[in-house]
Amino acid sequence: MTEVRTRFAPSPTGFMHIGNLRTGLYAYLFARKHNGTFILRIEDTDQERKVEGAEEMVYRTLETAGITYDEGPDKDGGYGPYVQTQRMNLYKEYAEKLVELGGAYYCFCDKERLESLADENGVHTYDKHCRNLSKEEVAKRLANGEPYVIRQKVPENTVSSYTDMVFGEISVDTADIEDGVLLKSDGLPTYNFANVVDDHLMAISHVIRGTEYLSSTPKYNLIYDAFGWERPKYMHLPPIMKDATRKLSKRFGDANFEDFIAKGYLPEAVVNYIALLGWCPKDNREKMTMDEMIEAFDTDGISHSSSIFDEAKMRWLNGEYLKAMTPDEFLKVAKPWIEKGLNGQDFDLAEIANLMQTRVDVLGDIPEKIAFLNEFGDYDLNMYVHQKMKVDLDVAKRAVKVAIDALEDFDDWADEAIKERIKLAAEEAGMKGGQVMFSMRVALSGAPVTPGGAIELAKVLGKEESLRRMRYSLELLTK
RNA sequence: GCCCUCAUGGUCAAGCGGUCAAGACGUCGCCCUCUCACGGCGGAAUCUAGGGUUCGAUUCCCUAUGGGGGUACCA
Repeated sequence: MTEVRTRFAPSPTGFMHIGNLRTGLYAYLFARKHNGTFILRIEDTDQERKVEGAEEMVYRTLETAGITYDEGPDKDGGYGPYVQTQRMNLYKEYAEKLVELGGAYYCFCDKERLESLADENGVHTYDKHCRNLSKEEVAKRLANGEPYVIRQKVPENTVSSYTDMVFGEISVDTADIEDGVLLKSDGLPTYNFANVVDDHLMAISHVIRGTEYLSSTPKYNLIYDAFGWERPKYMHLPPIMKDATRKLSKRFGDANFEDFIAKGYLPEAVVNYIALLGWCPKDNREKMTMDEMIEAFDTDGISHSSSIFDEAKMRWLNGEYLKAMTPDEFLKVAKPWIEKGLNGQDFDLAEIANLMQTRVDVLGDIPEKIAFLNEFGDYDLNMYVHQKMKVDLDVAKRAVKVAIDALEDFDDWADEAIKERIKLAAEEAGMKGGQVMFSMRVALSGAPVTPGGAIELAKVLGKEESLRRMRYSLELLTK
């Protein structure tokens, strides 16, 4: 059995959206699952679309996503170089070799002639004009320094087929395959050619990529055949869409991995979620670690149809990760966000983290949830009116007074103790505990909704600040 | 135009000839409850259409429709 070698070959032309990342993830999972080798190759031949810094972003993204490669630009495994622009001299040599082998030919047609081939739909198909030039003529024109390209010599009257690991048998009549350009007039390869040569030279056993290549793969296979090389196995992946008709787009920065991390998503949750977009493990599990995914990964579970990216579900999954953490772990990841929300105020971070853990799906939600901690002032008294709690302005005024009186000389500032104290005071005042606590909560926060109740807020705010706020609120209620 | 391909609730999806058509997200309702959340319980919601094949089609075949991809000296 030959060694499994897969590769992820992004081109540094922009952001890494989760569709790109997922392709890399699947190639990674497949390699790991089969104790194979996972390779990173940078396909930067399109210098015009190249984006500054995009290559570094690829490394960064893979690193934070926890996708580690065994061979790559900075990890030589003997099959380098791993950056396509550093391999440029190779392709011409192989293209010429292919001409000798009869799988390609020189073409001297100029742009004007090619343009004239367009049909009524504006689609132009090369008419194989130079396919049968004599060796002598080719040599002569080459010697004359005429510009040329090298084209693939696609066999005629046959069908090229292969079996895709997810889509099954794919067959294309060679009549539908153009004699495409392999080597451009500037001596550089087209993607079609570079890809085949690189995959072969890097001994890639399984080519894992998007379905945009599904129907052109027979064409690539013909090149392998012409060289006498062994064809790799193929696994094509359906696209991830932003809605029913549009794919995720790099250009518009859709669903960009790093953006999600910046918004407070956990990398492992994002990776987990995207693994599920287009793949379903046998047992239908949803929350999985990377190791569990490697273990469970199977081509059988890969979907044939495209799927729409749904951030709502990713939020939920992220929340599951957050809730599964220990308080310490959560505090560690939440700390910067809590500090951001506190805006310099000095409160107990662990207490706040405690309140936040079950209340946010994404860490970025924290600052707004705790904004009341540093924004306290005039507020709308109507928020005291609550029918179900049987609280109105009058009740609220009494309740806040009760709470103040109960806590003024109270020093055992712990959750349970404060609660008992308030309940007792409420009873003595002939009120329900809920009435007092509801009013107290509003008096403490000046907010209609808060993460946690009166007791929890009092605990976080501390005695002094709690009393200050309640006194202020009582004044408002008394006006 | 031609070629390849896909089609189960709003979304992700299980299903691979006989099921009351799983599960999850979201949504709605109830319980819990000092607001919000967490948690628990429950509801609504899906096989694109038409032909076949078959005792029986969501499942197999054909066609249509719709979506995606390809058809470049882009990847």
